[in-house]
Amino acid sequence: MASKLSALKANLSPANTSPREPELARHLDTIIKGDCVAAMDKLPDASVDVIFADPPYNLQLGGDLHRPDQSKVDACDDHWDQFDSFAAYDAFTRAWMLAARRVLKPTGTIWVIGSYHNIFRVGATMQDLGYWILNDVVWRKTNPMPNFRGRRFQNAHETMIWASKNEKAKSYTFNYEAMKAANDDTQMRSDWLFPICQGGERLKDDNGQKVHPTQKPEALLARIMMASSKPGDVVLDPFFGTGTTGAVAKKLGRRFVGIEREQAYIDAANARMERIEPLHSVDLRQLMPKRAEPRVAFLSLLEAGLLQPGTVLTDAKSRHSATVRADGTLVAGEHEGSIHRVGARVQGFEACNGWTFWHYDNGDGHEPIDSLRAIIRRQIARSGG
Amino acid sequence: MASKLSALKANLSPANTSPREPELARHLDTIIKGDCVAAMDKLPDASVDVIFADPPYNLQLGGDLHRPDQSKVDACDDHWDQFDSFAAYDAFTRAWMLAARRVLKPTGTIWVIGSYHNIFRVGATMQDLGYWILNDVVWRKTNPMPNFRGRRFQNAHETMIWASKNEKAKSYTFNYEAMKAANDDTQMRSDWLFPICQGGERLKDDNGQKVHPTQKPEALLARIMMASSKPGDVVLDPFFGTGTTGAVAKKLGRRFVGIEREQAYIDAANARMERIEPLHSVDLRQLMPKRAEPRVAFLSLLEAGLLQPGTVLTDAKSRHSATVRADGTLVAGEHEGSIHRVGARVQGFEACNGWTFWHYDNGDGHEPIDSLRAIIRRQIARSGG
DNA sequence: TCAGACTGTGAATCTCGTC
DNA sequence: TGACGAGATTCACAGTCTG
Repeated sequence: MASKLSALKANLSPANTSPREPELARHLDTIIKGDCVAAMDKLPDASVDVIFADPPYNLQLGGDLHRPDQSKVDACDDHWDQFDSFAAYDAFTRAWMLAARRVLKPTGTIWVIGSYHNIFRVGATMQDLGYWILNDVVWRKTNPMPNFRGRRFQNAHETMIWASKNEKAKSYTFNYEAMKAANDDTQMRSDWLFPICQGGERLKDDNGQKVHPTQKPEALLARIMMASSKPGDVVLDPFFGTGTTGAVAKKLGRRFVGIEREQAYIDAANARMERIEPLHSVDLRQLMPKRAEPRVAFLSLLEAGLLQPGTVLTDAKSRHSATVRADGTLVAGEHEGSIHRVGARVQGFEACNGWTFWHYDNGDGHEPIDSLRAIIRRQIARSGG
Repeated sequence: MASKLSALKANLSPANTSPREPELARHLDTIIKGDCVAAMDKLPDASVDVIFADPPYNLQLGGDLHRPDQSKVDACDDHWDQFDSFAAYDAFTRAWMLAARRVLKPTGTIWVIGSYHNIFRVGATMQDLGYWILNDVVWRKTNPMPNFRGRRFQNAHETMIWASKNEKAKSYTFNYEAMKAANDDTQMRSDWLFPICQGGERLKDDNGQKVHPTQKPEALLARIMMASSKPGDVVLDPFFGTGTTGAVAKKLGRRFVGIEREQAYIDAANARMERIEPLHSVDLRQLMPKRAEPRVAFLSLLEAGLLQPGTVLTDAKSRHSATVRADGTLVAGEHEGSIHRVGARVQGFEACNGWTFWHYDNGDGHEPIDSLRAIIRRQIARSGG
């Protein structure tokens, strides 16, 4: 954590004379007004941790959706007319997705939300550009609008695509343990249930009209950020609208960069974010993933006197046993090596977590040697890492 | 209804000498062996009422995957699921979708099921070809396979696209009232909950191995047919597999045309359908899965604003306390984790029900957080579990 | 006979740092 | 960049075995 914070400070310090970082710092926690592709082109390569994008579905909404040559296809065949507008939407999608991919860190991920009108085109374009889909996540609405004509199913969900920068980018941020702990100790699923944005959270103008047609609920953004970012991370939203992403980022101790074309939305978003109170940093501390905990050598247990050479370890059901040697290896019959290797070999497996497999006799029964590792780790924590 | 039935009879009568109908009649309630495009080319224009298609998903799997207990996951690595590139998959999709569109009646609709690996490409291709998407429907699995490495959300759903032949085709079959009646007199939503196919329904060979890697549950097909077809309608399945579509069609008084390349699947499907007894009447409500009390994420309480990060929870007698963090975990001294885990640790127990153990201050005294869970559950009940 | 323990399994794009 | 090895990782059911 300390190193992360200092790295962040270095990143944002005006004393840092690298040409890239100040460029990002200048835009942190602000809204860039303008076209999202042009705005993203101002940001450095690999500079943001998470992108959340809620692109327009409606072809009429975007001035950038017009085909460059304005050519007219045979209007008597609606099929080709349709294809033409799909092609324009695809070009638009491709353009902003390319710009977004450049500014995304290798450890970063992107979220894109859409409905059946656009999400299939968006997803296909993402795959074409090399994004690697991690999940599609369904936002199930507790209170969707009914289908008035009774000619379809009630459209009760929207789809989000969560993707990393490419297939090789494996070390993206995902707070798996926290999600699981927060979900009754079972894995968080790909279908999430939230109410639509309404009530006090929904921004209204002086006439009581909603300011933005598709304002997303803060709860949705909160789960996204809690799942895929760390405190201090930078979240980019190229279709900022009325700033749900910024509001949640501020509340949850993340930084944001917003991009928006409409001044009315920008004004509403700035006023909204002004009212947000950030949470206390202590409440933002996240569950430490097992993978991030300090490594402990099995030999340390011997050196600390927690185990002695010659001790016999067994598995939980005492079906296998192995003897501890002074060099921190185990031996079991013809098998010898690390706790993991011997654990795997005695079972005939390829792999095994020796820390949880092997047990020792604590005088009152068998206990996994992982509990001895925990003792070492507490010593490390007390001595400040 | 009477006119529909008489029209159907006329259609199927050998006395009807139109060149088209006998061509279809010859294939009714049979499986055509071979490539699906070649087989569909044998069928007349505008001759089928519903198409259900479960095309290859083009999974791109790496090496083997093992469960935490080191057992190997039986992957879907069949040759028919392998494609060289997205372009190859798109060409394949385009070819069968074009053939399917020709044989579909103007009043007909098509259902295509897929996962995030392929569904975006499939949906974009459908739009390009002029299909008009009516809904995307999410099949939420009650019992999906977990994510074994803890690097993604549990992939707990698949997506179906429901589309008519083109934008102008407004008089497609949709049994809105029947769906509504079956769903406690509220509109049927676009997210459906069903278990995966297992138990007695799952076809096994003599060795107890599953016959087909991706057999779909009959309940899913039953809802599709009850929603979008009438008795006597013809349902085409170009990727018939082990014949779930045929089995459900027979059970529900629909006709089917199956297309399948693999003889082993054809044999299994024919034997299966032989065993099916048509139903005399169908009570759709019996097809609505009953769900136990849904699991609620503690995180949902924060997202709903019922609790705030930083809130201090106590046990009933205020002997223990813990602070709520933004990620939905608790922290109490050196203990951190889920409400259950921290509840157990502060008491020195192995296990604890955090929902009843932890209390919050409701302004008028202490109340278990379980009462907040009840609020969330009421929302969940409204959206079908 | 029954309750509980134990085993098996499903469309899966499933690690990461170091040398 | 690839090989190596430490070490992290599962939910809901169905079916079988055991006491």
